[in-house]
Amino acid sequence: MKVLNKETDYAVRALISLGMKSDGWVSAKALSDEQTIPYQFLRRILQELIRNGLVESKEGAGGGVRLAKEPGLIAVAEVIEIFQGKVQLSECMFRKQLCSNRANCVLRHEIMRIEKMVNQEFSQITIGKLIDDLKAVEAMKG
Amino acid sequence: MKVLNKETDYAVRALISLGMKSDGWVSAKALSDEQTIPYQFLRRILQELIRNGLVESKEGAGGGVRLAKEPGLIAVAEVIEIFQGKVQLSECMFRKQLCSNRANCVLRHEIMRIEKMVNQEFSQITIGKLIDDLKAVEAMKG
DNA sequence: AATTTCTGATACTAATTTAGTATCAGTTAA
DNA sequence: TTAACTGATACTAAATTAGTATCAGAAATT
Ligand code: FES
Ligand code: FES
Repeated sequence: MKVLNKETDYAVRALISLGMKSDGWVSAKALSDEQTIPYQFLRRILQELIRNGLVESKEGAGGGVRLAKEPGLIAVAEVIEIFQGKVQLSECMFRKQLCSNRANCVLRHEIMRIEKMVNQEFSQITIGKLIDDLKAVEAMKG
Repeated sequence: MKVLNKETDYAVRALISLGMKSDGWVSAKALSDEQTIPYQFLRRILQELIRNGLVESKEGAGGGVRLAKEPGLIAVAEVIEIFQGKVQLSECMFRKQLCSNRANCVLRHEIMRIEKMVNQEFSQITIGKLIDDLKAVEAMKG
């Protein structure tokens, strides 16, 4: 049971990398090389991040992308939602014969509670936090 | 982002149905009809549940399956693990260039915390609990 | 004994999703 | 005017998930 798919994974990595460079525009090519993410795949991911306002871009030579917000304001939960949608169970587990009615189903509520917890946790993990943690680890390593 | 796949979903439904019948053996055919789960698919799922000791079976005419444990002792977490494996992120998010070393990575720990939380929650939801909730809802409906 | 109703084991196909590729048009800087 | 870039979008390949099929053997029924 994999929580993050490749798009989310690559997106987070790209965002971290961008967050660590405060200077100017970074081309998709450069990012792709640095993070060893397939170029065309990364392009599509970046375009999606741009559409969702996490990243901004500049066209033409010397152009590229950069974060559109402070790293501390970009939550991993947002990224997950962009590429994988909201967390949900499969279909209603007790449809047909067993399931009474969705609206006031106790089970469903219980499970949505878990969903909320997970989302809340992932909302607290921001790109900024990840960068800080990363730097801390690197410092420790010497 | 779907949490449960069809196997887990069907498995849980089958377990609930079995848990609600305390009498004798239920054939895969009967279960399949009752829950509208594709017969062959359900067979495979039941076999897996049997291998994992959640269900026991009796061969031959008049045979079938039944729960091997009290419904209250079967956690949804177990079922998830059987059919979808342990909850995990994709690969290490910061391998190669960014990731220093897995062993003492702060981020990884944080994320494993979430994983544990989810598992813990799903461990508390047992088939027995689901049956109780279901019955409560049905009673309310009148 | 023969037949029917069941599970055990396992191989297979189809559908869907995820991952990755390719292409062309347009923009900016040099 | 050319090279280095993004925007948009269509496409293919690989992997996973969902579902099907088959055959052997066990117990109850006749
Ligand atoms: S599972 Fe369907 S409403 Fe509860
Ligand atoms: S993400 Fe790789 S060890 Fe932290």
